[in-house]
Amino acid sequence: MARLATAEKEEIQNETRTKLLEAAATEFASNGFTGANINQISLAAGFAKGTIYNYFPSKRELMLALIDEIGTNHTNFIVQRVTPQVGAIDRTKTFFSAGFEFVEQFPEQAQVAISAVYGFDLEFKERIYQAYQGLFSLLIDDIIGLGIATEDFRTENADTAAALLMSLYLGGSSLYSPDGGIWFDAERVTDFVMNGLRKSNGAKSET
Amino acid sequence: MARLATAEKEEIQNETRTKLLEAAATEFASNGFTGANINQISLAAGFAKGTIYNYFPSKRELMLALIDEIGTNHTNFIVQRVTPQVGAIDRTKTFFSAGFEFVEQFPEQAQVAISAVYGFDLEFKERIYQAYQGLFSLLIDDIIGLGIATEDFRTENADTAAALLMSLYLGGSSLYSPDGGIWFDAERVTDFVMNGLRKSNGAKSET
Amino acid sequence: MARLATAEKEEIQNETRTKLLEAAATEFASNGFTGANINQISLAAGFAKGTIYNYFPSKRELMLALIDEIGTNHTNFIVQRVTPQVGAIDRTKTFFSAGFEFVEQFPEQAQVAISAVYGFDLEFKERIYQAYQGLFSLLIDDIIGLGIATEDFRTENADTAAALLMSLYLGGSSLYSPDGGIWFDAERVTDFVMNGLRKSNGAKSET
Amino acid sequence: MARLATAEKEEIQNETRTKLLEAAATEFASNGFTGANINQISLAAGFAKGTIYNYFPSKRELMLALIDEIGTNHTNFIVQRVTPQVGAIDRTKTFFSAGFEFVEQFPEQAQVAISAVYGFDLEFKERIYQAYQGLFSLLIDDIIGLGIATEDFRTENADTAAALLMSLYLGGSSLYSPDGGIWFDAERVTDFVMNGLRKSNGAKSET
DNA sequence: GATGAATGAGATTTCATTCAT
DNA sequence: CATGAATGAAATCTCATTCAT
Repeated sequence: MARLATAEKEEIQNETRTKLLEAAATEFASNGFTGANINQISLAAGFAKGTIYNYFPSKRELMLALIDEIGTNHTNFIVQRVTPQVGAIDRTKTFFSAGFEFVEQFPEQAQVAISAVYGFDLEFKERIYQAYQGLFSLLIDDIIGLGIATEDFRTENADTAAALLMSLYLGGSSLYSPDGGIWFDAERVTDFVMNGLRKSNGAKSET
Repeated sequence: MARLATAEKEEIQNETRTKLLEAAATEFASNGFTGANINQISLAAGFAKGTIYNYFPSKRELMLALIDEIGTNHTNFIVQRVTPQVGAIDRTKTFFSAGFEFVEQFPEQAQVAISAVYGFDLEFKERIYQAYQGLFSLLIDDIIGLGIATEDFRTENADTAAALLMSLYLGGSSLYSPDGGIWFDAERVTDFVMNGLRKSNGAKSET
Repeated sequence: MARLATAEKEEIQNETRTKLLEAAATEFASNGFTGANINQISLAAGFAKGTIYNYFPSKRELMLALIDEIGTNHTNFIVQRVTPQVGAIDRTKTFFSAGFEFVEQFPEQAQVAISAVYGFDLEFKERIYQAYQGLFSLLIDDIIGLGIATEDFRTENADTAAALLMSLYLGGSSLYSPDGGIWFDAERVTDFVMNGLRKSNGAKSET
Repeated sequence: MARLATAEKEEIQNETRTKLLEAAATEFASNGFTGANINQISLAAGFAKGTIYNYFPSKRELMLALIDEIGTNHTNFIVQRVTPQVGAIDRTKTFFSAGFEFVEQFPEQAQVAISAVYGFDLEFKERIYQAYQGLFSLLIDDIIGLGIATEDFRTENADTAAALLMSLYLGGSSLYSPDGGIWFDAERVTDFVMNGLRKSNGAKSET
């Protein structure tokens, strides 16, 4: 009796937790952390207002849990699409296309992540960087490092290059709006990343 | 006494307004818009709690005024340093070096601007884009447009290129911390912007 | 199975009830009635949150049951030690020494009782007075009444004298701390009770 | 203009503070610290609910301020009546009569003080002991010490004797009810304090 | 024009209690 | 009989805003 009930209960708990995190993403994306109403999150998830406190000890801890969740989702989403690609250039392109796809599919998660990266709250900033560790590894090792190894890329400080790519990705993502779609496309960004702006190369561009 | 004092009075008012805006920048940079304490702003500026309402009708209007102020400051600061440069490439480099210098000199204004650009509040976002109109014009017309005209730059959609440069600038700025200084340097970013990552061009970099 | 197990079941229930009351004493002693956490009591007793409601209909009823329990314990503890003594004076001394011993052995019960006596909640006050009925009887009949009968004690209103002794007892008990032990000792208090402060014994009494 | 307005404002502030403390005494006396409703205190004092936070940073700080206030009032009330008396015996009697008078005039303050002395909250306990410092000095030096010096009192440890008297005073006070008046009278308590219970005056003490 | 006491809506958080399993 | 997820009333505390001086 005890064993089966336990498993079932755990599943219920997980479902509830997931619903709460989804509602939290919506609320934090619309109103920011301070402006979010935590009772509203519980209600939007289909529970009474107190329920959220059975799962998260405070509004701040909820936000941190959500950041972890988003970091994991976001990283997995992109890694799964990038790693099957073989060359550094295709991987770069896929990094942007998969990234923008994530933004289109989960705009609220993206907004929360971007706010955390560029916002004033240092704890959130630190946490999202941690949660994006896997994404930075992907960029540094499996994209830029690979490109340097295969001599597709000029020698570059891989960390700096990763930060630049991340800036372009998040900058592009922040221009997304549910109505107007995304502003940049992955091709164009990849072209820019590969070739820069300079013309006089004798050689030329792209994709 | 009354008549003559008008000019003096206006000057005092302007000073007060400026002090309030400076204190507001500090407070909004530390705590965000919703988290900022408006009484604290008035006190930090050296006035009593109520004074701020003699100058701004509401917290939100204060924020909007601050965004305008920052947009103007920021734009002027960069434009004044970029326009004396003659070529597109030097202008690009100066855009980044002047931009990062602004961040170092006025980190609070930069933080407020970045939060507005990447935050969830659509009114603030719209307002900061308006306030940066001059900066976008500089990028589109006087840097990228010029570069295309002089054939230093490959043909490119100037709007998109401007957005990419702006993303790199703000991304780099957001990594600034008063302690550790700025993370990117203007040279490296400019190199990336000019030449991208691709090696196989026969041609190469600079700086 | 059902029929025979009844006695066993009752015993288990009694054990559970006892554990809950012990945990309640600890919690109420530390945090007072309003500040006590009823879930915490159940957990501290080794049960889940809800269990306490299988034994007590509400937090208040739990407190009242605890007061009854403490009153009974406390009274029995002292009565059992006092009544074997033969004279009023030795009984008085034993009243204090046994009383202070109870406080040392069951400091949490003592704290709950003292809070009930001196606190603002009239229902608790009434209930603890009821629960101490036996203790008052002991004082009035078997100590003070006896002393008057044997002419060891001056004629006195026995009720008032009982209240005075009880005040001294509880006052002394409230100064107890687990670290520092008890502040008064029974000897000294008994001496005071017997002889008062006045030196000149040629003269006597009062007003 | 500034000077006069300042004085006036201070006076208003003091009045408000006093009203709030009075309302707090009533509320804390009726419901205890944890049970008290701080909004209700502000409303009962004739202000909006937020006003109390302009004067006291938290519910706990309000309680501590009230304890200080009561300690001062209580001590002054009794000291002013006791010190004009010349002998130790009259001073003792006056200690109790003045003390009971205070309880009759300010029953709520008395209840708060008693709850603090006998309650579970160690911070309140410590604070009320501090606030009663003057009362203990009065007892130890000006009543008991004096009595020992004038040989009215048997040699006694003055601290212990003071604690005993205080216990009798507070024990008696706790029996007060607005309806039924006080239970002990000062005469009777003083008689007990002077002469104890023992009849046989030829003999004395023990152990 | 500056002040700061007062306001009260609103937010987070706690927790006694219920009840389906 | 024990469990613990869910509930929602209620409490503390914050703070943007008003306004009389």
